[in-house]
Amino acid sequence: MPELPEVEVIRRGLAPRLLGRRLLAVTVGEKRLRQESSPGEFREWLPGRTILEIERRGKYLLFRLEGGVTLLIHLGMTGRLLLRSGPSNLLPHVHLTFHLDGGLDLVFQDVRRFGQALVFPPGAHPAPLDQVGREPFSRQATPAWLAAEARGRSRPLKNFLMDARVLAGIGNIYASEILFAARLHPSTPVSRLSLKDWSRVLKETRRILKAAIAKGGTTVANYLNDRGETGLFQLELLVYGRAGEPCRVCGRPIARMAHGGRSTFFCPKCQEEGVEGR
DNA sequence: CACCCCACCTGCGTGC
DNA sequence: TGCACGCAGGTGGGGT
Repeated sequence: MPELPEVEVIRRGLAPRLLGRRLLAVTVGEKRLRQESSPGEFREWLPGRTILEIERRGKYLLFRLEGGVTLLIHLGMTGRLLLRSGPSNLLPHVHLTFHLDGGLDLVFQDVRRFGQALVFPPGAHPAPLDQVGREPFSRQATPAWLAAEARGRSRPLKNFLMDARVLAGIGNIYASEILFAARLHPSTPVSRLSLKDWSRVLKETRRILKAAIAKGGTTVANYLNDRGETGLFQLELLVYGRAGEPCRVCGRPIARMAHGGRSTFFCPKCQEEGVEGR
């Protein structure tokens, strides 16, 4: 469910309340996540350690603990990290509960279990991060680099934008929104984009992700932040989920098509194929 | 390699 | 009401 903005909102929500707290114990649910350390590994490496830092890489959250231990969390499609001060044993689909000092519980809830929770002992390198590309807000993400990555590639722009190994953090909702803002057709083969096009893609990516973070993320179905609140950016979506509704710019109906089995929403007029955006 | 498809899960809305 | 089907903020393994 969560893309970069939602994960970042959760990180910012958790950090002030978790930094400096000590992990006391971990409760592990019966059903396993797609990628999950064993109960033994959680119990060996987590209890007694203080949370020093919470970082984000793409859609991953990294909890840096005392003694060089790292807890890596990915929320998949329906994962939530809820910070609760009362008993949380009545919540459904809870897979991990991290008990902290001060009576706080950090609860990992995930209906579909596509999420990940992996512990890395001191010195162990979190391998999943090797698959994560550049951060959209980093200086390493430039129009020239995007153009170089796209050189000789034929895949549709939408698929390229969503490829976390290139640019990290963009998922199905924001990919449609970014391409609408950049006035580029989602099916355009990436090798056809000019440097100017890539500049616009990057600019709109940053603008939209930033706006979404400021609005607390997008809630279309499941997403809740660490306090159990929805986001507000769904009110600002211009194309996602709006098939058949009028384009906010030109009034034509928003279209929907599939890329790699995922729905793409776009305006056939504003994002006309072969037409350079402005 | 580059690219595509599908599996991995559960729940919900729709249409018959 | 009941059931089948399609679809849902992601990732990665396997096939072409």
